[in-house]
Amino acid sequence: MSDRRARKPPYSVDLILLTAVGGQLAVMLARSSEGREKWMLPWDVPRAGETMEASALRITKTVGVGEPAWIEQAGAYGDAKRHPSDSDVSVAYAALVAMGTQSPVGGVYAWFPLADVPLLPPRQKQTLDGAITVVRGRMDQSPVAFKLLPQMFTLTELQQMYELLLGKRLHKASFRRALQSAWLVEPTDEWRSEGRGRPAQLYRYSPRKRRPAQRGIRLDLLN
Amino acid sequence: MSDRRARKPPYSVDLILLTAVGGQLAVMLARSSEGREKWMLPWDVPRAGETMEASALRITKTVGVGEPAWIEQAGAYGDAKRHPSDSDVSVAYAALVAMGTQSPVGGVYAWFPLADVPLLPPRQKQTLDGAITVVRGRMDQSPVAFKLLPQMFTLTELQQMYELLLGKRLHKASFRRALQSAWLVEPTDEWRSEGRGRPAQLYRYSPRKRRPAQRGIRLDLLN
DNA sequence: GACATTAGTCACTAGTAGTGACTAATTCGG
DNA sequence: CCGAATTAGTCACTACTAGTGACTAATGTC
Repeated sequence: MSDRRARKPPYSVDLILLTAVGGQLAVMLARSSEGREKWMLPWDVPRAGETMEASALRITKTVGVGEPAWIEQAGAYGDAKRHPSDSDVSVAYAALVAMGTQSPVGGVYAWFPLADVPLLPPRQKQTLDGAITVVRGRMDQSPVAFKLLPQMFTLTELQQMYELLLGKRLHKASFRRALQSAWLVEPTDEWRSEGRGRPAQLYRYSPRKRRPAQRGIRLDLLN
Repeated sequence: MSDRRARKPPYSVDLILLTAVGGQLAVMLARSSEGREKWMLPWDVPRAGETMEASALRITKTVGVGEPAWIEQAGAYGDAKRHPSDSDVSVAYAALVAMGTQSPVGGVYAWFPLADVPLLPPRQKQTLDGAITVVRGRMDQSPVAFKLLPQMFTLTELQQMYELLLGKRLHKASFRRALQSAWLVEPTDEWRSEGRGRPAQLYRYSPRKRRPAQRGIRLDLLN
């Protein structure tokens, strides 16, 4: 958001930076320099010779969370009325960082659970909703859930992350069976005791090359 | 592609118009006014006050195929070097029309089976590949296959369309069982005799509201 | 040491997909 | 006219996969 007073930029890049906070998806917002309690998605205009994704990554650095664990373009928006930049089109990038990541630039950037997101500039509200949809839709093809977790995690934490993203409860035994046949995780020899109850073994994400399984024709879930 | 000599436009809209021709996916290309045998994706720059999707739909009209059966944004591209327009960013729209649709503007526009696509401007090649991926990926969530078929079709035709999009053979009985439990088609009382063999009943796409089925956790197909 | 709590596994059941073979309705060649 | 070839449509059996509740294991709490 460096040269907001410069002449009309060719396009802008909006960053939808997501993490998990207290069992909720949360998005990083930036305090607007205009109104005191106005917030917006972090954004900027590209620098000369910079690719769009490079711009998005640069914004994550500005925000102070470093390299995101996952990033993907999440659409271009040009129809809604007002965007903080004066550009005709904004390219959205959705990015994920592990839960627990804090922005060092505390007064300016803050996580907002999705339920508590304040009013955003019109185009950005649409952009945010679209990015959430993209991330949720990528779950089947991309290890999205793992990118929201720290490097080592318990299977219960992983299951809760899936439940959060899917918006429904999963059965423990079914979840673990599916996980096992997908060869996605590998146990470590560390355990974590979370107060009461039996300690849980820690796992790490470690996908193995496998048969190109994919059986079934998923005509359901269409409709 | 109207004002290609005007001053630098804010962005351009590329259209990836797809159909099925002879058991192959095919894309509509436009003959370049420069070199004789140079082809490119149909594109244009937006008019004042026009939304991006409206621009894309206007391009389909220019091409002469009318309203597409399906259209969806398929990414924004800005990093590759040359695009016919001078814009910094191109927004891609993937659109489908029923097989058999011909463009009345014959000398300028033509279908190219994906295997025979000629060399395109660098950014457009990338755009095309991305759009194909988007369409294939939407199959589970959107009735993509139906949009490539005429309003009435035989179940064998529908199965062949799925086989084309999935790139693999399907078993007849399994396919029909899946189709039945998805409540997506409805039989008409018409039949079509295709030369030899028993005539096939014609069906139409007619999705019914259903239980939010979606069982299973698809952790496979990740990897 | 009994109990609550959480992790991890098992075995049974129900449902879904893969498969080949079967019947049905037509054209084609004699 | 009749039988073979061809394509549509269905069935029944098998194999696998997911849903489920109950079980064992290991810890903290009283």
